[in-house]
Amino acid sequence: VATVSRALLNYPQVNASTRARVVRAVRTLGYIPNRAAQSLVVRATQTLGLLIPDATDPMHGQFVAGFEEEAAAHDYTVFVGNGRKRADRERRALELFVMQRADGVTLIGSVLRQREVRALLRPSPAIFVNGEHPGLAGYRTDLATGCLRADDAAGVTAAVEHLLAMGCRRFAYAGGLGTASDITRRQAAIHALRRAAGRLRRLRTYAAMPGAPGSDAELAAAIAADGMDAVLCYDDKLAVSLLAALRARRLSVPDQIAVVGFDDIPFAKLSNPSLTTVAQPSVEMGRRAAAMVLEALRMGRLPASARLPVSLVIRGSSARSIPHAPAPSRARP
Amino acid sequence: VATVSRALLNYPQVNASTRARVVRAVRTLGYIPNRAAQSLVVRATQTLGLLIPDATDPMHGQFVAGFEEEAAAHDYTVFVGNGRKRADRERRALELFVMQRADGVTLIGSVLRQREVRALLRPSPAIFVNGEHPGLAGYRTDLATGCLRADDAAGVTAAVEHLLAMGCRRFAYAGGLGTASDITRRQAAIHALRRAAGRLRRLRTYAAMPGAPGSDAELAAAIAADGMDAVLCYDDKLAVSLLAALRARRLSVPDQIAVVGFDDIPFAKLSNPSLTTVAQPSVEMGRRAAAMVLEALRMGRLPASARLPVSLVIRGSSARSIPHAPAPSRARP
DNA sequence: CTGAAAGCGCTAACAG
DNA sequence: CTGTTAGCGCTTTCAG
Repeated sequence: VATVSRALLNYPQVNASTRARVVRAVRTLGYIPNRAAQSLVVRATQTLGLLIPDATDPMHGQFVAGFEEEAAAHDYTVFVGNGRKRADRERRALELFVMQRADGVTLIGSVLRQREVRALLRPSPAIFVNGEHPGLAGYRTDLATGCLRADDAAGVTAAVEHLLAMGCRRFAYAGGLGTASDITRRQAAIHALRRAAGRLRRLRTYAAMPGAPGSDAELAAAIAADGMDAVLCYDDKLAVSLLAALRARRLSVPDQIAVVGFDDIPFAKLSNPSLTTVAQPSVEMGRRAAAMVLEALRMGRLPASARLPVSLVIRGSSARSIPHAPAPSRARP
Repeated sequence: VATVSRALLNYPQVNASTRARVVRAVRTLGYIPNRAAQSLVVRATQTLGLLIPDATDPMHGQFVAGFEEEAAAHDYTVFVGNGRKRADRERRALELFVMQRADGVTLIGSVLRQREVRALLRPSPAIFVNGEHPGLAGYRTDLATGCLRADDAAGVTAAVEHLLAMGCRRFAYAGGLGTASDITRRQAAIHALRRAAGRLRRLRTYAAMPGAPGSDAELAAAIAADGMDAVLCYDDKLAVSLLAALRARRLSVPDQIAVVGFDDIPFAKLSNPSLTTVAQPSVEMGRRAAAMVLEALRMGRLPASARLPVSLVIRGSSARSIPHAPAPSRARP
């Protein structure tokens, strides 16, 4: 049995002919090693835990795809847990990961406190992607290691500058979930408006309740009633719903009102009008996050936190005939 | 140690005060049992494997959400593997599941042969959801147990009848991946046209290459050139892309051409025009699939195969002013 | 009711 | 190079 183990693990010290016999026997018997037993002795399970807030969201689907790909390439299997943005569900999922002794875990959009999670998971590494605990607003308080972020503020700034260049003057922000990225995006918009155009530019905030029936219609009505001519949406899902609601009110986008989303989900370029948005490299972030856990496992310590660049993708929902200046940097046609 | 085990597993034969002491100690020590060790002795891992073809697809995201929810409710953790519609990747993912000794596995949209999978996974139960092995076309060859299907043919039939009632006469089918559901949907359309309108009605098939750049534009061009007035799409993703491509050609939907999709992904109702489609209860199917594996585990044998009803959701992409008859059953406004 | 002992399937240290 | 032995963390007899 020890020889079989060594042969299968490609230890050099097995005779070639012995190894051949082992391989043959394994094949005819259809033997597949039991990882639970292996893990008991090597103290590693070759599994990674991945906690997502909502499997239904296209952005997370892409993230999962990238993550799973990278993990599988290194022979790791991935557990997924759906946290549904609720602290109790997230904790429960993490506990399951611990019971399974996942070698490392990655949390995307988690609402939990990072220190709490690290303590719970210790000594396994925890990687945070776009952490959403409200205390993280502004992203200054992300831990120094093991955190991955899209640079939301830069994206929003680019979006605001673009909209200003397009001649927009009355800015709305639709969001209000109160999560870190919601707060951060809104703040970034406020700062960008101040910087660009003095204190006169106000940003009016509208609360969106995703999923609530009729809420998009109300949102569109309020924005229209207030005479806004640009709306920055928390994410593409919201932006696309808003597009539909504005259409229902016969408000023309982008002529009467420009709409910008966030994420660049696959559907963004297919909507009508196509959606201007801040693109996050979701698949790439998934791959990168998996790579970070694996690195932590290999090195025995967490890699430094990183902030990934985003890019403004200008499309039909904001592209009116240009009044003064051309659109700013980083845009694809 | 034995007593602790018994206390934690709620064996009746432990003294209440002893149990209390155990619980207290467990809490202060932060002890969490090791499932790998448990599974070694109880020969069950409390894990389920889930193989999906593409984590990026909204329909699969919804399925995963339902599946994970049901599994978590029964204290099972789920492994996901991304098969990318390639037999070799699927086999690799299944092998990982076997190594982890997942108690049961579910395959959605798998291109593998069901018997091969069952053999590979034996004795663990395998549940097939919308199996896509080409030999499954028509769905007559699904195994008698452990298969779950949406009733694609019924959905397509309803769609065709609806389009005929709307006055459409020149039908196109866009698809051609060659998978079971692709073939089945196309065949169902052909039969529905024959039955409804004699042999004169032809269904013209167009090959769509999802993801290939420019392919949607070519598809739209071909359909337009042939003067089609209705197109049944393999799925919503394709339908929504086609909508964008038709728009780019300034073809008006639904006036010049009606478009119908399949799945009812969340964006179907948000597209412009909103998309008429055959709705699959994706989340529910995920829950149901998980319930089927769990039942198989409980009963020791596979539950009977089932076919779930679908419903035609009529929306803007097919709703021209009605020429003769009102739209058929099962529609939402 | 509780402790001691065996053993789940495997890897690693140790002889030979 | 290969077999023997111990032991990973747990559950389940088996005694007491």
